[in-house]
Amino acid sequence: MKKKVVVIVGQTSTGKSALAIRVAKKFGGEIIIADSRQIYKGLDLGSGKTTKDEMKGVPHHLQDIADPMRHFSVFEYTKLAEEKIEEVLDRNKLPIIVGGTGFYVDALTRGTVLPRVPPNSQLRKKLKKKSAAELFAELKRIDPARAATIDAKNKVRLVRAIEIAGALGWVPKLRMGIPKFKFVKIGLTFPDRMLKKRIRARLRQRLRKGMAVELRRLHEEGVPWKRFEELGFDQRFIALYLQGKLTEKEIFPKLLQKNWQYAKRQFAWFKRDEEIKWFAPPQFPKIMDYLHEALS
RNA sequence: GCGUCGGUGGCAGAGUGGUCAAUUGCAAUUGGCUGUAAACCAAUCGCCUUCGGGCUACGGGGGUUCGAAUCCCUCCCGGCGCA
Repeated sequence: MKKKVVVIVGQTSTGKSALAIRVAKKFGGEIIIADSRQIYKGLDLGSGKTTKDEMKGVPHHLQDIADPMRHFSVFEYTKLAEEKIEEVLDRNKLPIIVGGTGFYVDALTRGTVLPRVPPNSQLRKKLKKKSAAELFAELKRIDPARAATIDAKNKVRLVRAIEIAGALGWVPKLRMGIPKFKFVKIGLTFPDRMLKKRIRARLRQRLRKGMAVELRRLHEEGVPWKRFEELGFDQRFIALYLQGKLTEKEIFPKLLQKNWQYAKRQFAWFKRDEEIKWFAPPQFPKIMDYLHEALS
């Protein structure tokens, strides 16, 4: 029988981390982060990381594992996460995957087999200059099968497809492998009104705690402003503020808007996964009952 | 008060007699997603519709014209200059 792994997903500000810690306490678990920003060192308030204090002694894995200057990828993530799951299971503990990055969660829990082709920055730079139509034509030439299903207007995807095709000769069909574990997925969400309120409160708190100070320090340590644009919407707009391109008055509404847009995109992603058992609003006792049942 | 520039869809901002329900960007809504995923892409975005079309709209009112967001008059509002 496959070992069970709990997965907690949901939008930003729904209380995933806090829930995970309580679940870990109750079932003897360890937490494995599934968040494309929290993997970066130094991006604490910026990515809404759980603090050492809040962790209450529960081990958290895959947090702070990458330098903010380098690009992390899903491929690396799935590899590391699987290793961690095994490790935790070996310790006879319950692995709890927690995060809001749907792509990471899916890649991990659906056993997606991703082609092993690392990014080729030189090639990307070259391809970036071409138009979507040109890129599409090029892909069609090297791999008509992939061209048939790809979004012909999405340059990012086209570049990656060409990159893979260039290395392997073609783009392997995405295979949904058989997951190695039995994932028990739960999703946290709130009605729009409530979620907006929570996002606002959380954002306020993060700003008050010094999200901008944190980013200024990161910049002083050598992270160029340009890189902030890639590190996420909060960091992008705060960087603009730190450079004087956005006033203090403009920043909050802008961040609020971006966070809300993000929350919606997150839900759009997660709701397609029929394995997720949703809790809206998330009520601790109900979730615990559900987990007791699912894990026994 | 005189002069001058301007008032366009949620916002910014094009258009300056017909092809304009009105370019574009943002926002909003929905959908997608094969190693950047907090990224990236797409559709919709005045009202009604039997999807043919119909109706109301570019500050208010009036006029010119076959036809006006676009020209003229007048009123209201804002910026700037002079008093």
